[in-house]
Amino acid sequence: MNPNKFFRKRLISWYLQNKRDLPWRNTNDPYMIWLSEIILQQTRVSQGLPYFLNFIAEFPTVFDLAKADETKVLRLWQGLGYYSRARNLHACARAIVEQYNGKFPNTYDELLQLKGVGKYTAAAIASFAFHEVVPVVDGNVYRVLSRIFGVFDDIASGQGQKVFAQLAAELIDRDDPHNYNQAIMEFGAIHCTPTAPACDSCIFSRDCHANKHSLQQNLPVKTKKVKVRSRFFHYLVIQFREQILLRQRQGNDIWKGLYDFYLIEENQPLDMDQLLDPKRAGCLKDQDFLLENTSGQYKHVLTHQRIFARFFHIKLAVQQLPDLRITNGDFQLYTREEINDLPKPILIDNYLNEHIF
DNA sequence: AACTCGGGGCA
DNA sequence: TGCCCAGAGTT
Repeated sequence: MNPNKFFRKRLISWYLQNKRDLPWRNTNDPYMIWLSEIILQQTRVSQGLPYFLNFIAEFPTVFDLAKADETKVLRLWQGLGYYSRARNLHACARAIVEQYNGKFPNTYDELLQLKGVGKYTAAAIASFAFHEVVPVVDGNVYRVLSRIFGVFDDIASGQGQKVFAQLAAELIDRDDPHNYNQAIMEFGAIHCTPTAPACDSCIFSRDCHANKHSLQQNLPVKTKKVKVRSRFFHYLVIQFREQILLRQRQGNDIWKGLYDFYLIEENQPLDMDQLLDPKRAGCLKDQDFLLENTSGQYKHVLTHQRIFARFFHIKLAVQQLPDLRITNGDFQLYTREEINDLPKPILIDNYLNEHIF
């Protein structure tokens, strides 16, 4: 048996005996498969699974998802991160309904045209739902292939990605692309894991280049280093009677589409006196207000940012909501019940739960 | 090619 | 802490 055939047969055999029972594996419905793949991008199964179940319960078909408001979709996505996935998911559902009559296209090339569907996801849907022979290449595949076959090309470079794509195309089982693709990802997810691969009980222990040379921790090779920047957020939590001012975030920044409070950002932490400076929220000085509470400093860590946030809970002691000038038309007053239904960054949700509700 | 987009879990 | 997770879109 040639090595490639040995590899794929051994891998599929392992998969059929060890695979987890996951809901998107018990269906051929491209809608369910697509939904699971979008959710699982850069997300562990354990984190994405409850979201998948909630989405399926709320939107059993692509028509239900297409009919929903984007705000509701984002609210259901809250806490999962990378919110453009949710916006693209919703836009894609509407495109499927309007341009494809509610039926997903059934080829890799067509799937690739959909919003939020890149090479990996197109290959996943095409192979899982339609058994097209296209290899998936995700983080698991990079790790498994680099270790077993001793591939030292940088997965962060375009050239390296081509090398892995080529190898994956040679290895895929042309008679069973579905199970092969599932198998190699499952193997990477639960056996050939990043920090502590189970090499002692591995079906490839005798053949694996990394195991033979103790290079598990060096593979895959990835040079790209993330630059983390620090940001200092000062949130004015402005309350008028029983309502609080919020706005929906826009533009090219984190949390687009989600709701937060009036934000003053600077490159250093400020106290309340500095926030009341004319060049910041000086107009508040003209109002009757009570600084109800100043929160401690929250440290919110993202992949590429460290956010240091402090919340200043301000109660307006006036009869009518004044023109604060800091609040343009984007801001509105919301009740506690309304706020509960709005999509919010976890940072905001945590603060609300700890200090307001 | 480089950059940006979340949040959680793990050693 | 640093790294990774069923990646994709933009510049």
